[in-house]
Amino acid sequence: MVRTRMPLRIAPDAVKPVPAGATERIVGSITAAIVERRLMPGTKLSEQKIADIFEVSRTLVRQALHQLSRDRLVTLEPARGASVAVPSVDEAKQVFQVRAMLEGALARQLCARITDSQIVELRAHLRDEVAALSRTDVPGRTRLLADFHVVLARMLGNEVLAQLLSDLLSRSSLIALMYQSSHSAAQSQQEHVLIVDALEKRDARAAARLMEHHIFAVEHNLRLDPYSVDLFAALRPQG
Amino acid sequence: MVRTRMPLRIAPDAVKPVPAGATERIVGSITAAIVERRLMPGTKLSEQKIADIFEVSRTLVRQALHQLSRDRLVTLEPARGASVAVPSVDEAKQVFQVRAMLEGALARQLCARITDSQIVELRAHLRDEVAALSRTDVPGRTRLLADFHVVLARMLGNEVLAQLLSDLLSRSSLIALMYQSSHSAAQSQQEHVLIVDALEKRDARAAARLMEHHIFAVEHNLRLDPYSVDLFAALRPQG
DNA sequence: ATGGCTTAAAGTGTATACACTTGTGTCCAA
DNA sequence: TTGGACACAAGTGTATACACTTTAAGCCAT
Repeated sequence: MVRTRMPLRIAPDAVKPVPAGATERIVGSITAAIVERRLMPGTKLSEQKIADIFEVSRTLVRQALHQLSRDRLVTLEPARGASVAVPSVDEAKQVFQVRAMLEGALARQLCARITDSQIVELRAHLRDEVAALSRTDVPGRTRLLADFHVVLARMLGNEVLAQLLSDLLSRSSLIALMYQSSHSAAQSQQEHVLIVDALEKRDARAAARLMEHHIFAVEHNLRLDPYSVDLFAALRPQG
Repeated sequence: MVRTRMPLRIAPDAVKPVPAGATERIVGSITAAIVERRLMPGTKLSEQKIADIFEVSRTLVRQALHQLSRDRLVTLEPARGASVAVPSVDEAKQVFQVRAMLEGALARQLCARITDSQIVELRAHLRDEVAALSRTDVPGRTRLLADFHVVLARMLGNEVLAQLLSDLLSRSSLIALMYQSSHSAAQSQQEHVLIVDALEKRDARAAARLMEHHIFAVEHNLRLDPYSVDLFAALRPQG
């Protein structure tokens, strides 16, 4: 990373913290920007512009964009470049169906092995969610509400599941943004409370049912009817 | 792809079919090689050698290796290059746990909406499996036995699920190779038959139970005890 | 004015160049 | 003979160069 050229750089170490691979940093930044809703679906992602922003060459940006396309957060069109993905209605439904399958089973299994201290941990997380709600901290609450699901996966001690779920949640965020969910954050938070209650009682059937209902509630509050879809597609090119 | 130089090439179009992106081709070839057990876990994947084989520059090979590392089929060590992944025992268990969760739910849901013609399709697939078994066509049978699961996912009409499962099955193949499964292909095939029988009867509970049992059977026939692990680790460097 | 053709600008796709890191062999000293 | 330091070879990490594609603008003919 220490290049001989690039003579005009002040305090190089301060400017380049880059703990691990520079590509990872770019992937992380763009992912965060999409999930935190600062990059709209359909936004063009020019390689050179991103390269300038991160002060790297296009090579690294390309690697990052390829990885992101594998996560389905960006779409790569041959010779046309990258843009923030515009998930179809079908894809949206499929993502939520998979989440329901995976997280329903997760809730069921978690009941059998969750510890009291983990319940305490979950209660703390729920408090954080409430705090973010009252502060109307939109990016924070989005992240916390999603993290709830990843935290559950981690409690099962299954890193593979946690990773998978993390990817699906990123896609869910993008979908929710696109199809302007009417599902209030407050409602989501309350459903989280119910799920933790069921987990505390070790009621596997209830926990699974509540989790599946929660996910379907989010899905059914999306505007997945044809009208809004065409509307969005029509508006897309202008930003 | 039409370069001005490279003057000595006979019948360029025949040599370079490359329908879609060249990177995809490399990813596909390496994935197939790993799944079909022609690349052992831990094998070093030198960028230049692969580039020579595919007659492309290191640039494209690097992209392919990065994508593969995202699929966990290859491990990328900083400044040390890429090698075929060596999944840990924990990772192996986690992959199978996720598969059981996902495919159990898949079997359950499929019962509700599978059509008679799809049952016919599955029977045909089972016949192909038997044929591959009798021909002792090892790569073919490995692929067919894995495809069975992807076919089920496709029948649910959920491409997201199919893609996810496809990735997990690739990892499963690598794991089965590493921990030398004693689960015979014939036994797997018979369990597939039982699952299709349950699907035909639209018995959701039985289908889910059989699917989960099938996956756990595969897992429990792996040699996941510490001895074989250390043994493999000890043998790894010499190929 | 409008539709189609020509041409320039911008941007992507791939290859190559070069710096840096890691591993390995060799030589010297004890 | 053995241990360690040096040097070199091999290989990775990033940047840059260049060819090709797409897009947009401009121009001419109608």
